[in-house]
Parts: sequence; structure tokens; C-alpha cells
Amino acid sequence: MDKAPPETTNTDSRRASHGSVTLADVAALARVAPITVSRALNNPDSVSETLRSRIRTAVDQLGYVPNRMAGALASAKTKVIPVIVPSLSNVVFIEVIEGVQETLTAHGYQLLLGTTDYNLEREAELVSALLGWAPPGVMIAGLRHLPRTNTILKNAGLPVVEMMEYGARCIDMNVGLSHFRAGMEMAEHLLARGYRKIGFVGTRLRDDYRARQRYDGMHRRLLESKNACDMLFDYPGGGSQQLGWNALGDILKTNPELDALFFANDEMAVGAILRAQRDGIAIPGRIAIAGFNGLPVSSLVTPALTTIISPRKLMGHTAAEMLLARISGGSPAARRVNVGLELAAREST
Amino acid sequence: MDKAPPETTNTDSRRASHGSVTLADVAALARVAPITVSRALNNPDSVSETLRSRIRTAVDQLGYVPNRMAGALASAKTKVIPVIVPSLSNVVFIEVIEGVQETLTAHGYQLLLGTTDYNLEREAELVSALLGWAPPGVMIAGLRHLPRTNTILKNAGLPVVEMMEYGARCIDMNVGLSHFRAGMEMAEHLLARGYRKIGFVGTRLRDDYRARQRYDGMHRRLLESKNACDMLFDYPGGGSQQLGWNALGDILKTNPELDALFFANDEMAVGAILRAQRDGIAIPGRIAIAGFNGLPVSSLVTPALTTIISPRKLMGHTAAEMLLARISGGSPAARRVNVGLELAAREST
DNA sequence: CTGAAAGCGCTAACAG
DNA sequence: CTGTTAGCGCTTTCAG
Repeated sequence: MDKAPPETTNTDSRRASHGSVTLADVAALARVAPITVSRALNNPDSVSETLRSRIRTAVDQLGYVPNRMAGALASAKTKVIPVIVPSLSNVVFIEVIEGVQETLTAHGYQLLLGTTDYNLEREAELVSALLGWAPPGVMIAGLRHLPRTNTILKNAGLPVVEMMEYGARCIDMNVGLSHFRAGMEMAEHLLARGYRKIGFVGTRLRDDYRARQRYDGMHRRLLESKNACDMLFDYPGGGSQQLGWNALGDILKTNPELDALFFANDEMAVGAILRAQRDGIAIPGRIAIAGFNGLPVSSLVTPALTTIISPRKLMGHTAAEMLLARISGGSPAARRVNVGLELAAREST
Repeated sequence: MDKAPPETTNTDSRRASHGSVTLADVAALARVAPITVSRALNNPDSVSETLRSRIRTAVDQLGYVPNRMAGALASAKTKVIPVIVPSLSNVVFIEVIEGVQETLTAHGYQLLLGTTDYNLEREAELVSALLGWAPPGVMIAGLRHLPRTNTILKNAGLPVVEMMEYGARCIDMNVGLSHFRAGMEMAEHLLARGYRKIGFVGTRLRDDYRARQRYDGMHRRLLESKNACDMLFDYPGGGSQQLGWNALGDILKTNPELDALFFANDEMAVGAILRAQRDGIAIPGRIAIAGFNGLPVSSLVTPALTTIISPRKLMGHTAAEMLLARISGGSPAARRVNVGLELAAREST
């Protein structure tokens, strides 16, 4: 005879190795058909109150955890969405991911994270690997991919959002901002304040083409102006702030004629400002400094950093919402969204 | 009569929304048995060169992407590992995740990200939800969970690594550092430098118990010393740097007697230093400032920030390696690893 | 509202 | 080295 455990002792019967408890076990305990358990779990309203509660009890008692693989295989549906970004060392991606994550989990979806390290080959592999999980949609950073990647994604025939940058052609949906435009606006601003010899400072620009687009935008705008010129500095990767710190020293020595520096991101720019502080270099007197992103710290340094504020979290939210809209059959308000940007003119220029 | 859909072939695309190409299709094209394709893909050496290349061709031609659900269901094995952290707004977690990610992908594993927002209930739900994916192991931040969570995890009988903090009892494996110890060391340092009235400044300390452990450690050490005392400041959440900035102003007004401030993290401490700079408050003259984490920026501000350096990425790497060791049947060098910490005494104290 | 049958796409066993 | 036979645990038909 089996001893009926008191309800206070909810220690499970056998050694549950992992998904040892199956739907069938629950069904047996509740004396219903497996399918009824399935329904009670996925669509409670379709099961009578009586059975539902009997099933709930059995579930709790056994500590049943549905096997998602089986469910997904049978229904060809998952609630896991791959999110592919170049790297996690850049705050920007983090904040976008955060936004995505918030929206996704609020709707019961999970986030499968992939990073490419700015390598398009790796991106392609990642995409097809993640597609193997039969996701209901895909979120990916950037508009530029290998042709192969585009093909795979298009053929997959599922909702895809490309994030971070805004552009004319996208695979399916697009949320971002125009980096070229950002560069132009900063150039405009710097020109207006009287700067003429401007350096653009970035890292791994071959990979980080969005930063390069900002340079291109700046370059274009400067070309339109007489007697303005620019100079491009491309450093190898490394800690952004330290890099900005180093760059300021180097550039001031090698190119003393420059009167302004537009950094690829706020972290570098802040590094430069901290260096200037330490060395007593006047900003913007000796040289002006500008950044990109609008990180909170940008307004805390002295002098406060002129930068371009990008709505990163909003981007993540919007992108996720658009994807979810498409997933649930509807169509998003728009297929392409330019989240815009805002130039914050502060003391450093 | 109901309209019968034109039965073209059974490989048609009623809803070929994703990889409608299956293993069987590849097998048919290559004129081999499905299992051979499976082997060619998962264990190439077990298939003759001839068939292997014929299969490869078929795979490419069809653009076959293996259905991971099916594979996972059949083999009861996945290569997706859940990583559960409180939040993404804290750099610390990001860097640990980065370390984990690097090691995991290097071994062909993928990372399923979950965030709890410091909510243990949510953590419990997350754990059981993610367990539904039958992962080969689990990585989770922290040593404190709901009893329920511990039970689930233990019953799951799979490798588990608890990260971030080092402590006596863990579910399975543990990689981290002693936050209590960190607090003691900082107290030691501050006392040695002659500070006696020390404030600890944190946010959401009820949730962030690791920060509170640092406070406890500091408190303990100060108790041992005559005429030393401390004060605890707990602010509601928000941007760390801004918070440190605000806190410095507030505290200087409300508690002018304090001679040192130990912030819960470097970001807050940096915010305070930037504020001091802006307002011309002498550091450490008027008040000393210390942080925790050892972010790169800590050595860039003026005065350079005294802090405790934690090996975050190393933690991620180590944790992932230990997990993988267990997953592949072996056992890690140690079940519990204290990654240690290093106090960097700099100008701010 | 509930149930019985029939797979989803792949891989573990065993054969040959 | 290659193939055959059974399922993995769940959900989809389609009946009652």
C-alpha cells in the first residue's frame, strides 16, 4: 500500500531527473485525457471548472513543468525570440535589449540572445542557427547583412525587425535613426559655433559602419562649407573611455590645428573630457568635444558634453511592439519607424 | 462537399512559414536514409566521404535548417543555457553575461536570457519556465532564492552555477566573491586613512542584498573600532550616476559631519565625484569617496576613485567553464570558486 | 465540453 | 558504414 503523503509534505514522489513528469502523468493523476490537461493549461476557458481544478492540483502535486520542445514541435510555435546584436560592450545595445526584453516578457515571450562581434559571417550563421528554433520572429541590429543572411531571413517568411539604424530598404520592418543625419546635424552645430577643423574619432570603424555613417554625414556637411575640413581617426578596439582619454592626448600632439573633436560615442568623449580635466586642457577653449548617444553621464561631466541623444530604450520597445503586432497576425502602425534624434548643445562645444 | 485543397505533393507549403524543408527531404534528394543525414550533420566522421558530400550538396541546395525542437525532443538534449540575472541596467551583470556568452558560444552553446528585476517571485517563475526547455544546465545570479526555487533547481538534477557572490551553501556550484568581505576591506582602508564617520550610499537595498552585505561588512568592521560610526543611505532606484550626483549634495547638507562616503557602486561614486568637481567640493579634503566594482572610468576621474575591483568577466568565464565541465560529464576543478577582489586605493580617499 | 487517434521532425537503439 | 524501427511529449485534427 502506498502511503498518502500529508498535503504539507509536497516532496515529489520519485527522483525527478528533469522533465520526468509528463503531461500523461498529470492526466493519469487527474483521471482525464492528456489533451484535457493540455487544454486546461493553454486555454483554461475551454475546460470545465471541475476538471480544471482537479488538473491544477495534479500539476502542483507533481511539480509538472511542460516540455516546451514537445509543445513547440507539435504546434510549430515558440515564444522565444532571437535578438541579434553586434556586442554587449556597447551600452547602446544593452539599452535596446533592455527595452526589447521589457516588452517581450510583458507579453510572455522570451529572449534568445546572440552576439556577432560585428562579424557578418558569424551573423549569418547565428541567424540560421537561431531559425532552427522556429521562432515566431527575429530581431536583429543593423540594416547591412550578407546577401545570404537577407535571403534566409526573407525565405523564412516571418516577421523581422531590423533595429538601430533607419534606412530605405529593410527585410521586413525597421526601427532606428539615421546616423548619416546625426553626423550632418553635429557638423551643422559645430560649424555654427565657429569650428572649422574637425576630427572624427572612432574605433573599429570598418566594422562599426553606423559610426562611419555619422562620419560620412559630418563629412558631407563640411564639404558644403568653405574652409572647413575634417580628419578621420580610427583606433583599434578597447575600452571606450580609456580610448577617448588616450586619443585626446595623441591628437592634440599630432594635430594641434584641430579645433573640435566629434567622438563616435559618449563614452569616448567623456574619457576625453576627463583627460582634459586632469591635464588642465581647456574645453572648449583649446578644443571642443562632442559625443553621440546622450548617456546620462554626458550631462554630469564638466564641461557638460554636447551630444546627440538617441532614444535607445524607446527603440527597443517600439521594435518589440512592432514584431509582436505582426506575430499576432495584425500589422504594426508602420513598417518603418524613424525614432529621431535630438542634439543637446552643451558646454563642451 | 467541402473544398478539398489541391493535393499537389505532401511537401507542399500549406504554411511553409519557416524551414519547411525537413531532414526527410534532404534524405530523399541525397537518396539515403534520414538517419544518415542526421549522422552526417551531427557526427560527420561516422559517414563515408561519398555520402557526406552528396548530403552536403542536398542540404545546401534545399537550404535545410535543422529543426532544433525535434532534435532536442528526440535526444533530450539542448545547447541552450538559461542565464538569469536581476537586471541589465547594472554594468556588472552585463560584463558577467559577456564572459558567459564568450565561453558558451565558443563551445557551441546558446544563451537564453532572463531578468528578474530583483524579484524573487519572478525568479522562481522564470526558473521553472526556462527549465521547460530542458536545458543542460542553468546559470543564475545570487545565492538567495525562494525555497521553491531551490527545490525546483535541486530536483531538476542538472548542473547549476550560482554567480556573483561567494558563500557557504549553494545549490550545486558557486562562483563569486564575498561582498561582506569587500565591505570589511573598504572599512579597513577608510579607517587606516583616518576616516571615522562613514556613510554608505546605495539604492534599492532591500532588493540588492549584495550591496547590503557590503554595508554589513563595513558596519561590522567599524563596530570593532572605537569612535567610528556609520550611516546608511538608501535611495530609490534610478540612474546610478545621477543618483550619486544628487546624493552628494543632499548628504553634505543633511549630514555635514560625515567624512567619507562608500557608494554601492562605481557609477554612483563617479556621479558624486563629478558633482564635487562641478561644485568645487574638495575630495578627499572635504569628504572622501569610495566605490565598488573597479569600472575603467574609476581611474579616469579626478580625483581617481578608490574602489574595489571585482573580476567580472573572469567570473562569467569561470562560471561557464565550470558548467560546461559538468555538462560534459566531467567535474570542474572545484565546486566553489572565490574569484577574490582587489582594493585599489586611489586619490579619492 | 471531452476524448481518440495521428503525427510534428528528429534521433536512440538495434540490426545488417 | 548504413538502414530499420520506434518513439521523445505534446498538440492537432476529428469525433462524440
